[in-house]
Amino acid sequence: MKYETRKDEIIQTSAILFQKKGYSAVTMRDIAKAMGIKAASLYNHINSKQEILSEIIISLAEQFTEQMKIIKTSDDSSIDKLKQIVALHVNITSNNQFGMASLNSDWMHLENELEYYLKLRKNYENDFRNIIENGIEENELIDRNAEVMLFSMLSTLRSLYIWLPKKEDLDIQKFTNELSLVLINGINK
Amino acid sequence: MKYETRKDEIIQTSAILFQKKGYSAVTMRDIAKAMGIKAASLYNHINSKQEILSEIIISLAEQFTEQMKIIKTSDDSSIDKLKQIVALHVNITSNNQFGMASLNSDWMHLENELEYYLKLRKNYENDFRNIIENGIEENELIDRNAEVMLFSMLSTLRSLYIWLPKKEDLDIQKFTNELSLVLINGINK
DNA sequence: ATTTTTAACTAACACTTGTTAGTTTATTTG
DNA sequence: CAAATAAACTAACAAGTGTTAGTTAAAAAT
Repeated sequence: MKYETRKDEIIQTSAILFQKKGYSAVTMRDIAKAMGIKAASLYNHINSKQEILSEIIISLAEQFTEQMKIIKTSDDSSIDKLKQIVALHVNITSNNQFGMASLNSDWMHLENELEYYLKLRKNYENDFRNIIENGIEENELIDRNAEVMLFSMLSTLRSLYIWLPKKEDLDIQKFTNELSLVLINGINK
Repeated sequence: MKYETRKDEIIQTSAILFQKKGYSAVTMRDIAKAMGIKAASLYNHINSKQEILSEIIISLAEQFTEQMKIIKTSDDSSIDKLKQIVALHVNITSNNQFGMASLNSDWMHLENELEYYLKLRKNYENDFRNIIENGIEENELIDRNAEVMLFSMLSTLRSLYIWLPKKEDLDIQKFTNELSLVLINGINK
């Protein structure tokens, strides 16, 4: 069986549609049609359209939070921690291609859980920034604007959902290494 | 006068709203309310909601195309060309904060002009890729996966619209230099 | 074998959507 | 001053929105 529950199937089908047109442009009738049923039948499994969105986004955001906790409390070097963050993004994104699109494009349509999501995101960014700042203090990273470094890395990692699907025959491990090298060492000879 | 024409005011007001909630979630009544008039009055100045979106996106896409043509035909070094691309993105984004959000998030809602937009984007990416590949051939850039380099730089540059507004008191020139350094030389010591 | 549960259905609701038609009022032009 | 234009208005449209109520048929549990 491809899906654990019917609810799960609705959520994953919705993620595919949300990724194409965005949350607001996808109707309950669109979702139902993609599953071969009528819109009203969806409500046997979910309570609202909003619930679908929050199931997609919050579960992903919590995965990032959980893994970041492990990375930041390890005693690896700052560079190793950054490499682990790259791997974290590549892994989650390659396993949740469509959901990551929703997380990046539709988070502002969260209602009840918007504040919670923003808290998770802010904490994640703060942890990321701390790792960079520690790397600078300990002379592992070049002494430049930490904010610009954070912005550059995080922008690239958050865009993975756009690029990963285009590389169907991709060796994830290899890609992670290549990306880490470019992000950390740049492209200059 | 802040706006050249009333149509221009509608477009810029819409861009602000699109950036917050996305094209689909913004109604003509929202736009009208933001301007202090009724929705029907908008149609004295524009032909459709769709026209607003395409005015925002296509004009920006054409600016990028135009400038890229100048950069790619110059005989500067590859690294200099890349720095000029960084400056191009920073400049256009800082002057069109809200429009750039639409370009990045709502391009898929273009109807008549979708194909044209995709053509411009594809050409731009190809030009960008050629500059990187030339830089590798001419030993200016490190001999690594050009696609990963392109992805990394372009992702960061396309995300500028998210980050620039957060730095209100920003020296654009300085920021451009900092960003170029990080993108080209990395963060490793 | 009977009851309960699951998961689909039809029909309809109240509201919102982009847009059009027709009208009014103030400003600009001849 | 008269005529034309610009730009707002009210009212309404047909279609689409998320969701609810009530029903039905098959599968699972007792």
